[in-house]
Amino acid sequence: MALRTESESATKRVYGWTRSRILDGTFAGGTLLSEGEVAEAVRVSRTPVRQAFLQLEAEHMLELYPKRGALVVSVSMTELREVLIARGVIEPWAAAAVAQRADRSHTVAALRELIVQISETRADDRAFQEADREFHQCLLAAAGNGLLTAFYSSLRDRQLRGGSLALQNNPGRESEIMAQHVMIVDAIERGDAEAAAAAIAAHVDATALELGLAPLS
Amino acid sequence: MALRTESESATKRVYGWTRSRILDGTFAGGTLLSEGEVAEAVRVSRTPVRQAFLQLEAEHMLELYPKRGALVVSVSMTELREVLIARGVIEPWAAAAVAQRADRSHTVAALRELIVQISETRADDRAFQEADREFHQCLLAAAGNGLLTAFYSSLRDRQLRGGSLALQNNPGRESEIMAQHVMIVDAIERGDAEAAAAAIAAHVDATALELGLAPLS
DNA sequence: GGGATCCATGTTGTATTCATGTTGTATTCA
DNA sequence: TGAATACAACATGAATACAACATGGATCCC
Repeated sequence: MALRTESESATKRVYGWTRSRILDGTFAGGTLLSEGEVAEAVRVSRTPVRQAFLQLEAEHMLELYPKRGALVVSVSMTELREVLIARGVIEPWAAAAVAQRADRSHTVAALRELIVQISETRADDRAFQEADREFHQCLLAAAGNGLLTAFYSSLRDRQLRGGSLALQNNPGRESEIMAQHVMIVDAIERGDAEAAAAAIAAHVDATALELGLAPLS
Repeated sequence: MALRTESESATKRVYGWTRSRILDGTFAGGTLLSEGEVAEAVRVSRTPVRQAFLQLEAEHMLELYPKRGALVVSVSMTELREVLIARGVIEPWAAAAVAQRADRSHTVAALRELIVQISETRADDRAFQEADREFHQCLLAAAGNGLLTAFYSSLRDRQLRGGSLALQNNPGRESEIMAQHVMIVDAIERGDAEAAAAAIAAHVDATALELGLAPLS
């Protein structure tokens, strides 16, 4: 097997392959995967597959049962609620932090650009969610705390997995989101930390409502 | 669902062995480990070692350099500051959340018990930090969000690694911490969410100061 | 003497092999 | 007919083998 795969390691390839399939729902929660099965699909031996599985277990996407297989963990409504609560804790802080930065103009410009991009994806639900996530991720990154940014990213991963079940098609929702995003950015731009925090908290609350969750607090 | 096997797998053994040595400073930041080296020390083959290393990389305790080795990541002062900032975001929320729970009396009792336990470890710095951590972890757990609780635990891991360098011996510090803990629990007990949040925020600020960090906000 | 080169050594990345445990099924016996 | 058991198929866990690559130092050439 002297095929020259100079791009990525087999482990990373399997990791990405499996992870994307879990995130996009191809491997739904409750699916039982086996190493050999995935190894054959990706055309590698079981060794890198096992390594990828262990990483995915560390990210709570898989649960490994000895001699049994790897279970794709399903995100319960309870856990989805925890995601939204955690977002409700972190995002208002991030918005307030950015609003108090003297050099926030660049961030504001980037966020406005992302709002435009989001509006261009109205048609595709999937792309819309992706763009929305990028907006929030940009805000977190601007707040300047790598640990919280990384944690936020994992929260959105969970929301992505758990949200697909609960998502109902609400035609007016996109406009509402856009308006809320504008409010958030406006508050940040004028340096009103409290208003920015309140606006994004309301935004998260609305998302929770949209997902069919009970009010967060 | 599935029964846990009594004997630990070699992978978990290596994971725990390496992790504890990173946390207690035996493997200081900047140390370059090799799989074979650890494999020989724990008397297993390289396979479980590699798997353990991958998990530790996912937790940002190691950085794996292809064909080179595994570097024990050192926690910089910048990162230590991020830890304290993140704590300052999460802990006030947790205190406020617990203060608003109707069934908080059990938690209050547990926290008061932990305060007593902390006072009994004044002599041993190491045990003191452990006990302090348990106090805060208990508070987080009582807030009822597993995701934030797990994230908090990872924050304390980082603080443990980064804090040992910066820790200066301040004889009055223990009493100060105790008093702050009491203030937090008192506020929670009487259901004063705002006071509880403020008290724990001040507590975290004081910790940051103690670690030689610039004021958090 | 200085710089480029070659190779010895060490390390990881992956495959393969062996060992062990679990589950479902078929068979046998009461 | 029903239940207990033997067994085959399949899964993971770990060890070993081997290939690819990076590094450091000795060596060679100028």
